[in-house]
Amino acid sequence: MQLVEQPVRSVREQIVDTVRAEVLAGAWSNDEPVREQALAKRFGVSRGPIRDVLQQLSREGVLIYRPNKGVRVNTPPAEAERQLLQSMRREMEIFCLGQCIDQLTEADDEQLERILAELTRACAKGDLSAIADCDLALHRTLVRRASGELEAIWLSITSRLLMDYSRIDRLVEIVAEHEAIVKAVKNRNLKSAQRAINANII
Amino acid sequence: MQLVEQPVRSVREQIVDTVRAEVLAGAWSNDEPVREQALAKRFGVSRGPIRDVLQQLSREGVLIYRPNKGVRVNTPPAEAERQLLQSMRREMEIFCLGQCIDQLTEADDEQLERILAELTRACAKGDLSAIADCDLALHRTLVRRASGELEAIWLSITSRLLMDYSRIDRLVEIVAEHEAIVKAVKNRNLKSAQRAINANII
DNA sequence: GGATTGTAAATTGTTTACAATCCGCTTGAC
DNA sequence: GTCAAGCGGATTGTAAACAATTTACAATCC
Repeated sequence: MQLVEQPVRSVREQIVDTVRAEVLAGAWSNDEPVREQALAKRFGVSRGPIRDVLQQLSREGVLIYRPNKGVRVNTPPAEAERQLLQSMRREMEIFCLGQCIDQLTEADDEQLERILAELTRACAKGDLSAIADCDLALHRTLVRRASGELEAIWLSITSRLLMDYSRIDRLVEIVAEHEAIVKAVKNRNLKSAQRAINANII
Repeated sequence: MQLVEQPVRSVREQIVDTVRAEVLAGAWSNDEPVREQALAKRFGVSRGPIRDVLQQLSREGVLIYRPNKGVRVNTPPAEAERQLLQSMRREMEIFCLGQCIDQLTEADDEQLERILAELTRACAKGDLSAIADCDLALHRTLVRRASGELEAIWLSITSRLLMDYSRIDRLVEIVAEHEAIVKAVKNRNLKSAQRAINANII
């Protein structure tokens, strides 16, 4: 399913999103290094594009890069840093909601509903990778509508915050919280949507 | 002069810093695209590393990338975005000062003094590229001391804010403001340093 | 004349080949 | 037995060749 809609989605971006979702879901160990060749073989491309993917994910904070030694899965931020990032994420999403809510189309609403449906299904199945992907995709859609420029910054903040996504144990709440967000957004109720976002970012 | 100290400074990072400083100083037009081969020739490397550099600067917001069409110099953020980024930058630098000020060494002080001296010289000569480089390097040093993780995020925020650095007309104030920062930091006076940072970020 | 299609040059995207570096292991001296 | 030097495989870093796409311009059609 295409969670982050985009006319032309380059191969690299697809791989980036796939790998990120898997890492956030805790599918990868952070003890053993990520091998370029293994990924290249898996995705059916050569090492070049894979290196681009690993570089991008390193800048996002999902992976960590050390010269001549490749990349590993990064560790979640320390508590103080986490609070700072949390605060910045809130500030960004509140801002982006205000920017985009009045110019959203019905197509956007449908997109959000699709992601929400997929999220619900993933939660029912307990598919952590899909849950992480959907959670990120829903917020990301709103941020992107506000500003493509801010999207990259937002991703590098939020990815780090979700580094210990695999520890989540409140599957039911996740669905409810995102339902509240989508509902408020569809009603174009800014205040209500911002409250819902605030409640979701914890 | 080595403004951003680092034991092993890869070729790519050097090129990144050089290109960024030039773009921020307004040395590059934003109408004509940046050609990979021209840069490769200039820095004496092949297109591979150059592509990495352009990708990184695109994620920082200095350049803007469009599939199959290469990169161009990005435009400064709109006013609303600018204010958001400004606020986030403040929040980060204030936080980072608090984190790092008690663990700074004399070597760090000397590093700051070196950058300050270079900044003074650059301002006297009106060398915009060097001024941009020094301004960024001074703040960056403090951020890096607090957290290498936060450095990448901070860069992608601050680079965008400095996109119209070439318009600065207050060369004298720039020196004075940074002198105040360095002085307060050397005295390990957190409150005073945070005030100085706040006054500098406008 | 204006619009459209075809073609060639330029540029980006990808692959492949090669050089440099790292890591585990053996080997040998002490 | 312990430790260091060095060898060999594996992995990353770089360069160069190849494929795909875009762009500009010329030829053709209406």
